[in-house]
Amino acid sequence: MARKKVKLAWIPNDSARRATFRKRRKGLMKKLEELSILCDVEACGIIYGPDEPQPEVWPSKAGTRRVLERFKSMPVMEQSKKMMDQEGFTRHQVMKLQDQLRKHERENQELETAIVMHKCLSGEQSLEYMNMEELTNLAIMVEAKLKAVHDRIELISVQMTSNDGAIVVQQNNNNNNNHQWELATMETMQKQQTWFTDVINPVNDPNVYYGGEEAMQPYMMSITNLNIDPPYWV
Amino acid sequence: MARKKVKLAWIPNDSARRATFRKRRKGLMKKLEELSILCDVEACGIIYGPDEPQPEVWPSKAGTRRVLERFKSMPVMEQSKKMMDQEGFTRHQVMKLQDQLRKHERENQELETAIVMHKCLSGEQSLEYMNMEELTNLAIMVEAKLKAVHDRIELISVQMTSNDGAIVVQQNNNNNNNHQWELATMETMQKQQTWFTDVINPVNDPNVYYGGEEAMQPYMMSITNLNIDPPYWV
DNA sequence: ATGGCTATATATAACTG
DNA sequence: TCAGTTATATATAGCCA
Repeated sequence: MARKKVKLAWIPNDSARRATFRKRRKGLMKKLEELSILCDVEACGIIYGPDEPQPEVWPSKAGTRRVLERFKSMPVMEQSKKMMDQEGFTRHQVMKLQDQLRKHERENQELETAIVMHKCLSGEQSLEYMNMEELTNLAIMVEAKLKAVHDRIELISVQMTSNDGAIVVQQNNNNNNNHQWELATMETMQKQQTWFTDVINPVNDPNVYYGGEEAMQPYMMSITNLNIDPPYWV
Repeated sequence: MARKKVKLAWIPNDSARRATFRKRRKGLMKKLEELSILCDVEACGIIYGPDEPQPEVWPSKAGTRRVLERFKSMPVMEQSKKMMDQEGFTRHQVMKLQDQLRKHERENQELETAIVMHKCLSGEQSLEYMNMEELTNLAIMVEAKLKAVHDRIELISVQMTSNDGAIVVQQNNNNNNNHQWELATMETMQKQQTWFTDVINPVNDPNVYYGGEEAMQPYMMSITNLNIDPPYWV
């Protein structure tokens, strides 16, 4: 936008286009950063360069446009009684599709968070560069998993009122942290019922207090594996 | 950037910040569109507004990070025979989740394309500003629908070998366009079997050649409604 | 809050080395 | 191809209705 007003159209000249691309992408990213700083909003921009593997999957630009122009030229339906007219039908379809899409998007977010969680667990990913939203989602998922652990523990505690000496679960109440981990030794753990197909992990986090009346080996349940298929357990 | 040089920092004033946000987001999106048109690159920008349901659901930034640092500090499992160790398990889980995610992403793309298609049909959306990938996807979907139409027609043609004079489908062979539309009059159409619950649309596109031996009213099948629930038909 | 308006700050097209 | 320069086109901050 200088020296000449460029018309908004593909730049045929190859080097000119690449030059423009570099300049404008830089400017765009700068503005994006400014916006996020000025208004403190979460934002991201994704711009695939022409070099990156572009899905050149299909016909010519002209052919594609032609097929679609025809599509566009379709007129709206004529009305007909006892039947939904095309416009109403289309609206209905769009809403249905959008519902499905929203549902999938929710599910995808959960999947992505779960992937991150597992990667964090295996040490494959660091938390350093995650943004606020990702961290929040991850935290929510962790909280949910923790709650599931608690609920499971609760159930077990109730079921084990007739203690035969092999009980492995004890509530830890002497800490105001809401998320105390429930503990058990590996040995006794392995004698337990199948509700304990949940993974039991050793932990060495000094921030976690391992309460209990007897000297127990510090094992804790993994919060990652509550809803997954057997037979994966340790 | 006008009237005064603003320093690059968070804008404390509430309404000023929101105004700036609206203006700049709009400008950013415009530039993004320009870039994708000028250079024909795939690009997208994501900007969460401050108003949009930002999951402020949870504690402070610090608190969130703390929970997650703990998570990060979890050590890798010790090995155990007969059981998958945690790292292997985690890798397995990650792969499973990523498979699900990829599947969902494919499905989402199809859904999005279908939405665009329906919106184009109802005139709610123009093709003008769709980028190459969207157009390509849409074209692929249109082609698939057309093929489905053709297959259906083929079947019907075969089934109607004993022509009673009411046949409504004729192959149009005198045009080298691969996607000739099959034609029928509204009157005869309505007498047809239920394979024709597909929508029949009037069309006025001069580029489409309506062949046929008799003077038929130019109706054509909609390519949008082959896979959808009855009783939507015209 | 929203939609102009105008003066300026920025971005950038064309050019140069 | 790239970096720097310059003249213009755009974006937008502060105001007003």
